[in-house]
Amino acid sequence: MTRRIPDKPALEGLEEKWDAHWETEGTYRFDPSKTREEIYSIDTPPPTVSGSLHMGSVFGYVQTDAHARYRRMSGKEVFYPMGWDDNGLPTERRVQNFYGVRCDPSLPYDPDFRPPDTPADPPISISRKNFIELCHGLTKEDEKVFENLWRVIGLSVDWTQTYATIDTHSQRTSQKAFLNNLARGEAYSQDAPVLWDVDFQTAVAQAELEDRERPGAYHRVAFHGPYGPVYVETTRPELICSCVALVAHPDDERYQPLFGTTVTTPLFGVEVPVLAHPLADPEKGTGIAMICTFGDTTDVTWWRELDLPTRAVIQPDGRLQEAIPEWLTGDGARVYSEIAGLFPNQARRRMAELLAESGDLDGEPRQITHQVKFYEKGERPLEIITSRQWYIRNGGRDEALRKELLERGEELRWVPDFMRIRYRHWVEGLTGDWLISRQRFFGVAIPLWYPIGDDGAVDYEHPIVPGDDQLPIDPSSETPDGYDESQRGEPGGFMGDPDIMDTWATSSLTPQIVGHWVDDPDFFARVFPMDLRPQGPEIIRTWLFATTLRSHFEHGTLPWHTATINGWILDPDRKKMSKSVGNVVTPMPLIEEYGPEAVRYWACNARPGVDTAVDFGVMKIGRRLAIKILNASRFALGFTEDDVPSEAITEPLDRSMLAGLAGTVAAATEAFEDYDYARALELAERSFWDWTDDFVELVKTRAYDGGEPGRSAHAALQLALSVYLRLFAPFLPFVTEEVWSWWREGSVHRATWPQVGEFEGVTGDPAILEAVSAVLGEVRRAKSDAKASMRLEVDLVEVTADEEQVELIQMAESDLMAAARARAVEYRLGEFGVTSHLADTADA
RNA sequence: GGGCCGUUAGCUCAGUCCGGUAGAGCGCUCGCCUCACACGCGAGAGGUCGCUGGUUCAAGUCCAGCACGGCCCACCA
Repeated sequence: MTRRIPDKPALEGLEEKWDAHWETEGTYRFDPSKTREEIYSIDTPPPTVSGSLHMGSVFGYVQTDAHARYRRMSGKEVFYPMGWDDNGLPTERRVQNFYGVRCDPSLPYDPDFRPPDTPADPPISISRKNFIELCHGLTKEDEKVFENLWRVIGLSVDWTQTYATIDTHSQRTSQKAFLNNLARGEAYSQDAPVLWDVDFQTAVAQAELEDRERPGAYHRVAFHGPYGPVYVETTRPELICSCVALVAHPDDERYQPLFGTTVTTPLFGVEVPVLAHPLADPEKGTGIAMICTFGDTTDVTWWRELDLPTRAVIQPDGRLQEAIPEWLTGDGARVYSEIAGLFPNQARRRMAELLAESGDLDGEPRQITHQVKFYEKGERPLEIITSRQWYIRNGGRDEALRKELLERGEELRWVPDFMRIRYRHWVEGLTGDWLISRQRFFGVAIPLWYPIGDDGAVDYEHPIVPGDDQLPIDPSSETPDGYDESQRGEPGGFMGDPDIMDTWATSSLTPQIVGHWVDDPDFFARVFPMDLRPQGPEIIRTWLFATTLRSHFEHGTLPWHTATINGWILDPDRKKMSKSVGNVVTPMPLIEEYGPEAVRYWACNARPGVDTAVDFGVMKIGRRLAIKILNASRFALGFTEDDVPSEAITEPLDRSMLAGLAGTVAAATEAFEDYDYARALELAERSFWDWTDDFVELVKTRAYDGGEPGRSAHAALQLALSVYLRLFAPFLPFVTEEVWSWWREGSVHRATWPQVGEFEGVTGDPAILEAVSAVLGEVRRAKSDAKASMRLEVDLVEVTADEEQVELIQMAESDLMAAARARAVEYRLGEFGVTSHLADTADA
């Protein structure tokens, strides 16, 4: 095709132009008719759309996109869908804050409800259905913002293959997988103590915990024993009313006489046994601890292993129950009335006063800071309450399964490799099964009903299971087969499970969701097990582990062959970015200032898995590279209207350059195969700058002069440019596509990745260019030292070199003389050195 | 308490797998409007490779220990 080269090529506007073009051309459209061997499938992380956009979002996705583009150019049909994680608590919270509303499931649906323009204060209570409608509406808006960012930044996803973790297809997949887990005994429900967030009023899973440092105080409290007071140091005196036993280490000589006896609790006078358990730490506090139901997870362990009674007072809302507990009588009941209905921190202060008054508090409470468990999205410490919840087995209570899952972790290819250790430690440290039920609203419902006996008791052990063709279902509004809606909640009738599933219970199925496991087995077989799971390091314990678990149960395989784990993004001062610190850098302003290619360059410049600071300097370099590509391309393509055949490449210098470039192609390809996009970029970049600085300067005169030697240069420039554009295409998709369009049909992103074979018959000795460049460099130095223009003529260049070097330089002598503006070159044998006799300058 | 990653020029980072004369870019200094590019080109200065030992003819690179930073995990009496 005839070349069309703009006079003043520029980067501005390229992203809009090419995004629109790729969309209409279907450049990244997935062809599902290809076979599994021809397909490269990527299990893209669905971003949390209700979260904010930040540089971390861009960072990992761009790195993955570069790899996807490499695979596509390498001949693979790339399956690269995009999803949105809109399901779950982050969306609920955003909707609550955005509109000023709260969900009250007891309210009826109001079909005419419209949210206020500004957040209502105090919040308006609305029905569950109204609330969910708002969630759907707002996530749609958020998804548009994300899609726009991904398009501007040039992700080569197939926009016809999008999904949302709350959409009907995802719900169906999630419910089907859960029911399969249930049928195989991998999912079960039980009534047991769970970690509970009192603000969100939901159970939370081990993977969602985080420890935070909080101030506390040791209260040294006297229990009354047969041989006098027994002192216990506790940070939670408000739970003395829940005390069921004291416990010390079996080998602790101080407490040996007490084992088997009973003591009475201070103020409440409840008689509790003194027991021995190896988990009790003689070094902590006084070495003897009170067991309450429940103050912490150790209490749960003791309670279970020592078979203790349950005396719980903490309610789901976090307060101590109003009613006097049945095990408290007389004075105990009167004391309890002092703390009934309070929050734990209020009750704690009151108890300290009461204990001090009664003389049971020894000394003043001693202030400490200690680690307290929080829900990672929560604001108040977790409590432990007993409730019925659904679990999926994960090896936390089953050594055989744990071993299988550890083996899956070893089987997986990790990039970088050390990330596998995080998985291993997580699986080794699991202490219980995965709690998947949540007492929330915006999520995938647990697809079960329960029969209610004639006595009104709910039979949780024999859930009513929907048929596959009914999925997805909402058991709170749909009726199971064989029942009538009027029987809901009635004796002899049924009830729907009111809970939803943990968001990870759905997003752990992204391979099954995008692969259409539930509705298109043929499609699924073409993409699964998938090739690549790219993700962040912080969700190895959640998303990566849970996806591995579900695939292990459902398919008996790993869900993917390789997992690439990107690094953390730090702010420009190398601090972790966080909203509370206020140092979050958002991508859009940077993209507008430096251009998308610059931001992509920054992301791809970071090594796989390495924590990386936002660096405007690196972005500037990326922008400079993109501009250089435009200008160098204009030069390389400016000599002829049409392509010059490769046979014209006869000059030794041209063949030398191409030999070096062939080496770069081989090395860059190897780096990409190793998932080291950053190395591939570095190789291409270093080669390209050398090319423009030395080779282009050396052949410039010959290229302008024309003739056979000129045609050799034209053909060599053209071939090299074609290779460079393709080497850079994964990183700088817009500028490479722009230049490609000047002289090539079709998209560079569907062009073939450069092959070493393309250089067959046009390569020479790579040492020629190196030798000539070395001499040219010395002449430039001489001119610089003389503070002269590079245009200054040189009367004579005296080159001292060994015989072999001299021969190499002579192969491109005329190019060297033209580039150096030398009238003559002389050679002598010896240690390499160059003496340049500069022409007299006019004023010197 | 356990673990993982990092510590190389003023800054941001390569180089460590496979030991052999310290690299890039930015910034800085000095030049150059050279017909692809002044959003450019050329040149230069700048580092006892966190610390202490060890192995070796030779250590930024291998081994041991330590310090500092970041992250993950751990039963919060």
